[in-house]
Order: sequence, then C-alpha cells, then structure tokens
Amino acid sequence: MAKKVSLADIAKSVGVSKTLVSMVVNGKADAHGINVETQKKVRDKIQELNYEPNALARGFRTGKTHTLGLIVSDISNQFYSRIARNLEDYAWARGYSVVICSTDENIDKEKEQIRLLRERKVDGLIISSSQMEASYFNELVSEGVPHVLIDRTFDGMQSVNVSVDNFGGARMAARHLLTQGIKKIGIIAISPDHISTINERIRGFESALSESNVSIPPEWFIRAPFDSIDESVKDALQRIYQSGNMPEAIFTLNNNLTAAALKYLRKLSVKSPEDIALIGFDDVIYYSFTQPSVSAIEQPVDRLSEKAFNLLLSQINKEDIPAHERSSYLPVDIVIRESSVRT
Amino acid sequence: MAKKVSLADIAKSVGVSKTLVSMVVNGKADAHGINVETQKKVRDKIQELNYEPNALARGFRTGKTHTLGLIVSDISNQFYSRIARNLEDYAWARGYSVVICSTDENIDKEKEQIRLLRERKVDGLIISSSQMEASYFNELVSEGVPHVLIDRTFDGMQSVNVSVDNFGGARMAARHLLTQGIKKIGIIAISPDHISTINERIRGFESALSESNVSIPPEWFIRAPFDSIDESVKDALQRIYQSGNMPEAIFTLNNNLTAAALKYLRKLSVKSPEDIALIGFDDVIYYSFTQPSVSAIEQPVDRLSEKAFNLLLSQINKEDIPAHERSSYLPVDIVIRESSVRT
DNA sequence: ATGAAAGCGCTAACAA
DNA sequence: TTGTTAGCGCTTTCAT
Repeated sequence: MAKKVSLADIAKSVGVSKTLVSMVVNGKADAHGINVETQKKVRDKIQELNYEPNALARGFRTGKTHTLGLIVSDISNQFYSRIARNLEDYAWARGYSVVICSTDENIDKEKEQIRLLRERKVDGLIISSSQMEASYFNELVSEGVPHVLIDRTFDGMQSVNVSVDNFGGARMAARHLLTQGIKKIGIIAISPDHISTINERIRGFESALSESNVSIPPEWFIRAPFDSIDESVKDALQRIYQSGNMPEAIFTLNNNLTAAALKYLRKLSVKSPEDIALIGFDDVIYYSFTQPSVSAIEQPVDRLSEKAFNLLLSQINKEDIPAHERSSYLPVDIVIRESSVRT
Repeated sequence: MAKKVSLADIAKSVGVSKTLVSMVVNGKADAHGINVETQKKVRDKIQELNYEPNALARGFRTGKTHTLGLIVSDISNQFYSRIARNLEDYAWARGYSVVICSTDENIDKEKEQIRLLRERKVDGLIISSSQMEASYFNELVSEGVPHVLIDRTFDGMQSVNVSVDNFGGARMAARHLLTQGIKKIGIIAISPDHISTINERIRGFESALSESNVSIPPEWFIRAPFDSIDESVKDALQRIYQSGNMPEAIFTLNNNLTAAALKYLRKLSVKSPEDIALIGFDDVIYYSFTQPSVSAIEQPVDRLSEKAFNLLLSQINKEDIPAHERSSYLPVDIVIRESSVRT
C-alpha cells in the first residue's frame, strides 16, 4: 500500500551511511566534499528503489513543515480567494503549501484556528484578522511566531503588516461624489464595528465629506451584520425608499455590500446613478457589466499578497526586516463606471 | 520562543509514565481503566505547564496529519472557491485542515502537486483533475491513497468520484432554447479539449439539439484556451459579429466564459436576449443583476463538497464504500433569467 | 491500574 | 571523504 523505502534502506543497499545519503538527498553533498561517484551510486539507488523522503520525519526532526497558514474571514469572498490564489503561487514557487482557514468573523474560531495551525507547526501565518485588538498578535510576536497581518490592522500592533490605503481610497470615493455636487450621501458598512478596514474607510470618507461640510445623517448610516448582509441591506434600502427621503449617493464598504445594494436597488426600481449614485470599496470583475456598471475602489491584491509572502519568508528565514518595512500601506485606485456618474 | 513542554516533562513532573500521559491526552485513559485521580493529576499538570502536543511528532508516529489536499484548476474561480469553503467547513468540524493547490490546467504541475502532498503525508485528496486520463488515479487507487475525484471524471476510472449531471444540465439549457423556437445556436467552450465536464456539456447540449435536427455549425463552435479566455472570446465574438451571420443564442460552458461573453456582447452593443440569447453553465451571484440578468445552470456546490468529504473520510477510516456510492452524479437546476428569454 | 522500552525516519554534532 | 551516534516527541506492544 504505502511508501516503504527509507533512508536507511538506501544507505544499507549502497553500503554507505545514512548521513551520506541524507546529504545527497538534501543537496549538501558537494558542500561536504562527497565523492562524485559515491553520490551517483546513491542517486541511482534512490531512483531504483523509488525512494521518497518522508516529509513528516524530516519535519519532526527540523521543526519545519514548509506549510503556510492563510486565515481570512471567508475564502469564498472574491477578495480573499484572489489573495489565496496569489499567495499560493508565490508559495508554490518556493516550495511552500498553503492551508486555508475561514473565520466567519468569529474571534474564538480564529484563535482556535491559529492554535491548531501552530500545533501543526506551520512555518508561518498570513492573517486578515477578525480579532478586536492587537494583544493576541503581540504575543505571537514575542513568541517569535512568523506571521504577517494583512488587510486589517490594529492599534498598538507590533506584528509585521501590510494593508491597503483604506482611508485614502474612501476619500477618493467621497471626493468623486462631492465633485459632482452630491451632498446627500449614505453609507453601508458591515458589523461587527471593530474591523479596521471598514473603520478606516468610514473615517476617510467622512473626512473628505467634512471638508465640504457634508455629514452623513444617522438614518443613512447602515450597518449590515456580516452574516446577514443580503437581508439587512434589503431591509435598510426598503426603509429608506419608503421614507421618501433618499440620499443622492451611497458608498458601500465591501464587495458583498455593493452586490447586495445593487441587487435591491434594482428590485426597488431605484435607478443608478439617476436616483442614487453608487460606489463601492473593492472591485470585482462583474462590476463592469452589471446594470449599471459599478464604480469601485480597486485594491492591489497581487502586490498585497506578494509583499505579505516576502515579509513572511524573511521572518521564517530569520532575516531582519527593516523598521520601515514592518508596516506598509499600498495605494488603491478608483475605477469610475456608470453607477456613480450623474449626468 | 517556541513551545518546549513535552509528554515526558508532564510524565516526570507528575511521577507517572509517558504512556499514561499519552492515554490521558488521547482520551484513552478510561478505556484502559486509569484511576480517575491519576487522570486528574495529569490533566492539572498539563494545564499548569501549558502543554500542547507536538502534532508533528504524533503525525510522524501515526502517519496521520489530519490534513486534506484540495486540487483544482484555479482556486480564485468562484465555483472552486465555494467548494473550498464548503469543504473547509466540513473538514474543520472533523478536525481536518485543507491545503489548496491550483493547477492552471497544467497536467505536470498537478502531478507534482499530488506528489508533494503525498510526500507531506496528507491523509487524503480531493481533486478536480486536469489530467487527460484515468491511469494516474488508478495507480493511486491501487496504492491505497484515499482520494475522491470531483467535478471532472475519466473513462475507465476506478477512483471514487462525485460529479454533477453535466450532460443533463446542458440538455436542459438546449431544450430551453429550442422551446422558444431558437435553432441558430452557438457554443463557447474552453480548451484543452479533454476536460470531461466540458465535453459532457457539449454532448448533452448537442444531443438535445439533434432531437430537433439542429446542429452547431463550426463557425459558431468556439474554443477559448483557458488561459486567454477573455481575449479569445472577444476575438470570436467580434468575428461572428462582423461576419453578419449571428446565431440567435449562445451557450457558454463555464462561468468565466459566460462573464467574457457578457462583457463583449455588451461592448459590441449586441443586445441579449433580443439579438443573441445567452445561457451559461454554472451560476454566479452576479448574474442576477447583470444587464441583462443571465440564465444559468446551477450546480449543487455544497452537496458536492459534502459528499466528497464524506466519501474521503470513509476511505481514510478504512470504511467500505458500497459500489453504488463510488460514483455519483448530482442533479443540477436551470435558473432562467432575462438573457435567454426571447420576447 | 500502570510502566518500560522500542522505534517511526530523519538530521546534525562529532569522530575518524 | 565518510561514518557513528544520539536523539526529536510521540505511540504502542508487552510486561507487571
């Protein structure tokens, strides 16, 4: 049934020591000045017996698994599945595998996942966290666990992190709206309300608004619980619609929110951009051919993944990460389509 | 820095044997009639010293990693990321982690991934394969490697497998078109042309057409290489458009194809369904609010994942899988929206 | 009701 | 240039 040939088998049948075979297998033979002919004999035998190293035994010995953990709120969300894909590519190129974990914004589940991943001795972690504050990760830092926080961040956090300019992106969105003379603006966020990305987007948006003395009235400030986005957005939009007091524009703070808004605005026959202009944070391919096509803030998913991976690898390899590299914000772009442009 | 406490530490400091501690840790203490008080002492010490088992050592000893491999062509494709998410949930509930691998339809890459996963001793594999034939997996079967093939299948395959009724789904799509009197029909598939799902869809579609004596002329039978879908669909559609000879309907064989068709039909100002009706295989949430909303064959992603997981678990646990369970086809649904309904 | 001891397959000092 | 040896932390007979 399973693999049987071990290092010892090779060693014995060639008539050398396990050490030597091990060196050959790990490409350290030359460095140790092993006779080329001996090396060849070993390699031939490896071929012949179809030897494959037991990664578990090796990992047990070295403490390395060549496996990375990726923790996000939901891997089926486009944004995260794209990150997963990019990360997987970088990892694969360097011999690493990646295991995925979806937290569903559940703080305890996330902690449990991290615990499990550590128990399984993954070499490093890349996390878009659902925690409320930095302490859990600061512990990771002091325990020397290689990890990088992506997307979401925390005050007082010591972890290496890379995120996106949420503040600036949201500000762009606001200015784009303001430029058109729009002043009656609503916003749809998700709850829980401690998610840093969401909050930065809110702050960025409001900061731009306040420069023009615009503010968002409470009745147009919507929070949709992450696990009932569809329903909540539907209810909120319906309520606003029926109130007869509609905003001129709505800013949705993530791709699921944008999708839901699009869906129910449509159902209510509220035309965009004529009746309500719409712009969302995080771009999705489908926005370019929805009706209307949807304006969005586009995030640099690939650069985010690449940077996170490199930063993680540096930690795994015990390389120093210069202070200015420990925290980075990647710029975002605004993609203006039909939904946000008033004619 | 890292964890230090071992089984031996606990054993020594409580004054019992490692065996006993191991039993307690693994819940086998009662079965072995270990004194309840002794058990408590051990448990307390475990708490006190904050002992956490070393999964690597355990895995090394037992040969089990509690890790599953998921291999698909591209994890960022909605269809596969949803499968990943569902699978992850089932796995998590049973203490398994899942590592993801995207093959990009590359046969050798897939083999290499499987090799690596096996070397890392994952307990089982769930694969939507890009291979051309069954032999590679039949070997897996004879080597006793737990695995289940999903989505795509092969002739002469001995592996446990669960897929979707591609033939029937495509037939539904065809009949839906035919019922409306549509006879000039085109199809957009991806290449390579050995992918079973795609081929079954083609066969199902053509079988329904032929019942009505309809066939697809070569100029409307499009193959878009999977790594240049966007461009290829664009070119093909443009060509057809400029030829002046347009079909009344197009059937797109996966979600990426549908998206591309939607995009370029729009760019060409070809209205759907008026000018060309459109229906795709595999449903995506955005289809309900694209312009037009898009009809599609909906696949039972969750049931597929659940079934695959259970089947895999059975193999891992060396349970017998009755012959009729070794191969299953899940029914699909047709979701009719605007794009395919001629008025 | 509990323990001793062997060993999984590998790597890394240290020897020679 | 090559070999010996000692574990890594755990589970599992087999004893007692």
